[in-house]
Amino acid sequence: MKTSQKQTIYDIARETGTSPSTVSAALNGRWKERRISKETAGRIIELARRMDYSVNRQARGLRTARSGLVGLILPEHDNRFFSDLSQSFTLEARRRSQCPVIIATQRDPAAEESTVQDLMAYSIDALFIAGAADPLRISRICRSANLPHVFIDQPCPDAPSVITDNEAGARALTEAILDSMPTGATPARDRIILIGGDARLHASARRIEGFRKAVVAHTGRCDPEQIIACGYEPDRALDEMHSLYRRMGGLPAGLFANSINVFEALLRFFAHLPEAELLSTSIGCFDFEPYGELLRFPVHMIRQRHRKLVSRAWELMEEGTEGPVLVTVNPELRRARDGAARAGGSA
Amino acid sequence: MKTSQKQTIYDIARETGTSPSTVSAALNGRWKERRISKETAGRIIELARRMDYSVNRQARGLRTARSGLVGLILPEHDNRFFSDLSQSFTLEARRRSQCPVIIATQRDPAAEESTVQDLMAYSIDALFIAGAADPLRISRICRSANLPHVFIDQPCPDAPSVITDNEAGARALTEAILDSMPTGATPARDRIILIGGDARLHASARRIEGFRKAVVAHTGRCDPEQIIACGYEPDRALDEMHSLYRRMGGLPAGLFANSINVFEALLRFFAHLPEAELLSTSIGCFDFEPYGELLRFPVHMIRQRHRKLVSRAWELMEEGTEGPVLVTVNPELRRARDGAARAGGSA
DNA sequence: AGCCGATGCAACATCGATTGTGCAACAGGG
DNA sequence: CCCTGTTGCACAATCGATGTTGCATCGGCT
Repeated sequence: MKTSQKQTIYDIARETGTSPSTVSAALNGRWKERRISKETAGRIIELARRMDYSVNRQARGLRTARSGLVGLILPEHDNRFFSDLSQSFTLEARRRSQCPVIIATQRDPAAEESTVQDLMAYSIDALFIAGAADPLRISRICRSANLPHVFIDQPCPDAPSVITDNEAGARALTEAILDSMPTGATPARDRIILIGGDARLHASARRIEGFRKAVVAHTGRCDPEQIIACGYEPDRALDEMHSLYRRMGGLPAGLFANSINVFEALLRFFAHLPEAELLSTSIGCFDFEPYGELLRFPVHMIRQRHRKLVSRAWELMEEGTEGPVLVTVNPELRRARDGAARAGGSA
Repeated sequence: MKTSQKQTIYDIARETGTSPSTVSAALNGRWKERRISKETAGRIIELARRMDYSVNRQARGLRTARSGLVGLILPEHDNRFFSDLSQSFTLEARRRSQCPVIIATQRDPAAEESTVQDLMAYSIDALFIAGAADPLRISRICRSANLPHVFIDQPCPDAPSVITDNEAGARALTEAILDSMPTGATPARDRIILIGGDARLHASARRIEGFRKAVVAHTGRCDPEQIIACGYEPDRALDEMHSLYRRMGGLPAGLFANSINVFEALLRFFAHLPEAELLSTSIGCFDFEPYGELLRFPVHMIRQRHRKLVSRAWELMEEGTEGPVLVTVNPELRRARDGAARAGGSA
């Protein structure tokens, strides 16, 4: 089995009594404009198939200055949202016969930068960036290398970006929580509280704004102490939750967790409460986690439409968009199915 | 800003008054054995840094027949275990200055095959395969192209493989479940049941064996009806759970879920039971899911050591292993922290 | 002075594909 | 029969880096 010697167009040329350029033209479907006879092209293509030829992409890439590789940079793989992104990205890339290269950089700006350089050394055709620590810097590098790029789930003031409509999502989530809020809580606890997030960040700011608007529309007002933007650290959120519970003398009637990390902290806190108490509060999480649907109390969740984020990003790329364009995508509200989840209490 | 024209070693050669081959040698640290003076090499390296040169990897790859790319094929990104693998794989690749290319093929044998071909067209230096639908076929392709490859989490009879020690894991998990099994259940329910998995598959078979051994060691016997290998379909598992519950007149004292899917089915079933009843059974899952630790009842879990699986796989690669070698890695038992989780019942 | 072995580097071929150009052979028109 | 187009392809340059070979120059030694 000496089939291991990789075949080249020169081999095919020799076998078919033609020249490499003819073989190349035939295999690329360019035989018509290169005035290769249909019959010759056919012979070449047939032989190539029989010997199972596949082009050397490094050689092609060297000549054409393209590679067929497209990069996606993200913070980490082990995260629901980002792995959903990877999944969608892979599908979209392959639909276009491109090869996806997905690299996680651990939220480390240095790693981000060196990864971008690395990918550029491979002459990737395009770069998608999700959740970079330093978007501007990356954008600048790409721009100076003339590399088309689009940001996903994060706005970059310098480049096309596709992001979730955080405000609309927060509004919808808040309304869902308000809708299912139990009636008859003591006045001290009869309000909805947002916990988590960092008001200085774009995403958080929009979510807070959506929350506020929905609350005002529903209640007529929204007090500052209803918003506890204590960051994304679970431990910090847990602390805040403890003191909130103490201040209010119980759970608030409604709880808006600003991210999955914060939600996890809440779950940890809830582990110490009797189940009945949990059922007396209405909970929402701005993020999606399938396990949320398996809990013994209802949780509304917001799920980003990863599929759509990715496909819109590719569209921007293909349209050759360059400037600072911002496209928003509405997220999906996944209402808790009240019945099933609560049934446990009475079964 | 005309910096967008990518620089080549020819540019550096011109600027430094040297030749391309000299530049290449200098930049690759090979200047000593190429008898380039330290001073010349220094000048070249310095200039390269200043103009921020980076090698064209397609050109290098064409010449050297290597690319610096290493592939990882897996079924899907949106799965805890596989995204953990991706994460570890990325780290290990970058530690070795290789560029990871991770592709999900949706458990589709045709996609797997064409992806392998694709990657080979890029002259990847090595291929890792996790959870392929048709391992033998892939191994054969790689072998005939002389491409070093290793299977992860799946034994291939033709190639080096690194897998989790399913039997040992199952034994440990079973023992943990037995340890925390409540005493005093009615005789009909006082046993441990394994549910899920497909006895025809390697992994399931080993797990069942481990389960059986542990049960026999503990109880003296293990009846066939204690093992319900009904596959991995959640719906199917849910059905089986229902009828088991009916047959036994309640939950068994111990439950061994053979995979995360099955565990999810159990959770769905549990949603209809009062919490007290759940606390009267001891549960284990052969898979890891962080949310399992946030549930209101204790769950023992087995976590595959993705880090170790991946690093052992790289080691096999680097040792140039070729034949059918099977390396096993012990998984980690994550015992439920009884106290915290159960506290909810009494708080 | 003449020979020899380092030393320091330039030239050149090469990897495999793409693409612009050139050139036979043949057909058709005048 | 000559001239002009087509048709059908081969040739050769090129992409950027690597590694082999060869050729000056210089110092030291006899």
